[in-house]
Amino acid sequence: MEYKILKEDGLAKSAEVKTVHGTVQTPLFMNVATAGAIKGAVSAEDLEQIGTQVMLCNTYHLHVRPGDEVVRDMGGLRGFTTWQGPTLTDSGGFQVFSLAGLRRIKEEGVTFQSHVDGRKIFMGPEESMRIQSNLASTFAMAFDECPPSKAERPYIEQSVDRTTRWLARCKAEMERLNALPETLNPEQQLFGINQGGVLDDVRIAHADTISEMDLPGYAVGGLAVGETHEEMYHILDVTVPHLPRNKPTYLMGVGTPANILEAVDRGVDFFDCVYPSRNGRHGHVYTWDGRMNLLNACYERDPKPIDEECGCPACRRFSRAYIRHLLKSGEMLGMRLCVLHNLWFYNMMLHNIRLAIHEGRYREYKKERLERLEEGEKERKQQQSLRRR
RNA sequence: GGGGGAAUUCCCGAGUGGCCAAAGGGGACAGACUGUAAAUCUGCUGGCAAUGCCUUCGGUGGUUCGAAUCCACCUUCCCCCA
Repeated sequence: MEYKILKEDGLAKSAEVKTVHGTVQTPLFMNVATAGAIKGAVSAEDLEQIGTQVMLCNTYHLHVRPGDEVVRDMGGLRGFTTWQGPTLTDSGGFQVFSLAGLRRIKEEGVTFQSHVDGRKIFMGPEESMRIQSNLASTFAMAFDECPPSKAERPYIEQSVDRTTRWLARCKAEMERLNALPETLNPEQQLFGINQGGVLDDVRIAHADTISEMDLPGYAVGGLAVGETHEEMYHILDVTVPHLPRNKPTYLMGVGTPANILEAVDRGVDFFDCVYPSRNGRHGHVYTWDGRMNLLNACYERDPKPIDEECGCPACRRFSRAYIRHLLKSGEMLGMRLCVLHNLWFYNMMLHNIRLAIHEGRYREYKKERLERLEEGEKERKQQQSLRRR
């Protein structure tokens, strides 16, 4: 992998990332395909149409079903899903957080109760690396613990230390796997993950420690899990400068358009989030004038496309009224169109962010976009309160 | 023509004397969702000057301190026999 910064504008950076699966430009938004597909009936072919650069899949979910060995035998994620571009696999670390009721954490690793059939699954750093090696993604994530941001300091400190020890084990195992002759992608790149809740000193110390481990990329994890936006931006302010600038900087699981605009300005250049797909499935669509709930009665006879500035497959052809009808009737097409629109919007947003950085006007661009978003949100809130009367 | 049954709030449907503005479901309306246990979940659904009052359970009249619930008649619908 080769990571080359093409342009810097303040702390914002735009880089070119050459991988064995193709070259991508940052800042970029990875489209989340947890179980090997974007939920909402979106295929690899669709991703090619909507400007996707990286597809993100999940280690835990693919391990549970269909099994990572099935994916390996089908040629890894590329062979299985037919998506030929770069892929990133999340390690299962987030499931340590989201499946809290179904797991037990120990030094060795985590025991999950499968959410599919209830059987016991053990996953530690080595298991996660082996699974990701079978999935043969371009980028593999370290197996970490993602604690709730409101956890107490002693717990966070203990958890972060364990995440550091796990990272060393991940690195060793990844090196071992990449050297095996049967490995599908011997160039698999391991990214470390910074943790520490909203505690500045823990975040910084951890960032310094993992930076010394000389990994190909670094992520900030454990954010957008309950803390305020201000807290999140603050953590980025203090943490990102302690991660190598000449490597990918990935803010995991974030976020809203405003979150991304702010994080880019703090040096982040990889993103992913379930918002565009999940909200799309639930009928919420993104525009620069704020988010719109197409299920609302006010769109019943609205002949306009979702977004008049948009060139996505939904906006090129269909009215809000029609898509609303599809959603109301439970037609799969309604969801699909909304998801396609949202992913297009996100991919296009990141495209425009790159453009603004290259033209050295990122700050103005961000300000203008945030103001427009805020105005749109204000209007939406007003309409909401009007509707309630 | 004879016999039997049913009518409930937007819809279906529970309720057979007070705890009933009335279960449950559907629909409608609205909200939530940030490395996806999420095509999910939550709220709301007679009116109002609203810790209370008013109108509502096919219609009219009655019994009772009190009726969606009991009685009489009427209307409409369904079923069986001819």
